[in-house]
Amino acid sequence: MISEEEKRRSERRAHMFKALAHPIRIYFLEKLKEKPWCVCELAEEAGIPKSAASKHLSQLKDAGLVDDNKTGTRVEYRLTAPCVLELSTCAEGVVLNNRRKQLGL
Amino acid sequence: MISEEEKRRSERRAHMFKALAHPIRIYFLEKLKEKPWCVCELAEEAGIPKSAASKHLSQLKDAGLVDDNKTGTRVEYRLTAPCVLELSTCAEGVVLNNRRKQLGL
DNA sequence: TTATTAGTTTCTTAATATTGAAACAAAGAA
DNA sequence: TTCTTTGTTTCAATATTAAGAAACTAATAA
Repeated sequence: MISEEEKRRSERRAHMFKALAHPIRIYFLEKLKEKPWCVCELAEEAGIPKSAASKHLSQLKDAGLVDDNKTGTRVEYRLTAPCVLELSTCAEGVVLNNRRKQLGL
Repeated sequence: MISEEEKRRSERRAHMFKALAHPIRIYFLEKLKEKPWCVCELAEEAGIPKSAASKHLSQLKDAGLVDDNKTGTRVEYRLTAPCVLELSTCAEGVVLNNRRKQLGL
C-alpha cells in the first residue's frame, strides 16, 4: 500500500509536470531558452491575449521553472531550471519512438 | 509569430507531459522502475479501483511511456522510455529548489 | 494631471479530466 | 458448461482547467 510520504512525493512531481502539460507553456519555455522575454512579447508571439500569457507564466513560476524580474512596468521572465532543456529533448525522443511504434514499427 | 510546425511540436510535447501530470501516474511509473506489474497489483498498491488504474495506464501507454504484455487474463505493464528516470530526478530537483526559494531563499 | 503602456486579477463560460459503478469481454479453472 | 479472475469500456456526475473580456494596479510619458 502507498504511504503518505510517497503520496506527497508523487503529488509534488505531478504538480511540476502539470505546469508542462500545455502547448503554450511548452512554447514559452522553448522561447525562454534563447533569452528572457517579457509577457507582452510572449503573448504577441503566441497570438494570445496578455492576460492568458500572464496566467501561463505564473503557473510556470509557481512550479519553479521560470523566474521573473520587474523593471518599470515591464516584467521579464527567464528560465531557472537548466534540466528543462533535457526534459524537452527526452520528451521529443519519447514522442518520436511512440509515433514510429504506433505507425506499425 | 508562432508557425504551424512549432505549434504541432509544442502540442506533441505537451501531450507527453500531460501523461505525467497526475500523482497516480507518477506513482505507477516509479513502481515500474523496479519491475513490471499488472493492473490489479498497481490498483491494489495505489488503493484505487482497477478501472481507474487501467485508464491511467492506457494514458501512459498512449504517450509511449509504458508498454503492455498480455499473458492469459493478466496484463503486465513495463517501462519503455529509459529517460523517464532522469525526468523524475530532474523533477525532484526543480521541486526542491522551488520549495527552498518559496520558503524565503 | 491626464494619457499610455505593461501586467495581474477577477468573473463567467466552455472544455477537459477524473471518478466509481456497472456492463462487458476473454481466459482459465472447477 | 459454469464460475472466477483480470482488464477494458461505458456512463453519469464532479472537479479541474482554460478561455476571453473587463476591471484594476503600477510605472512612465505627454
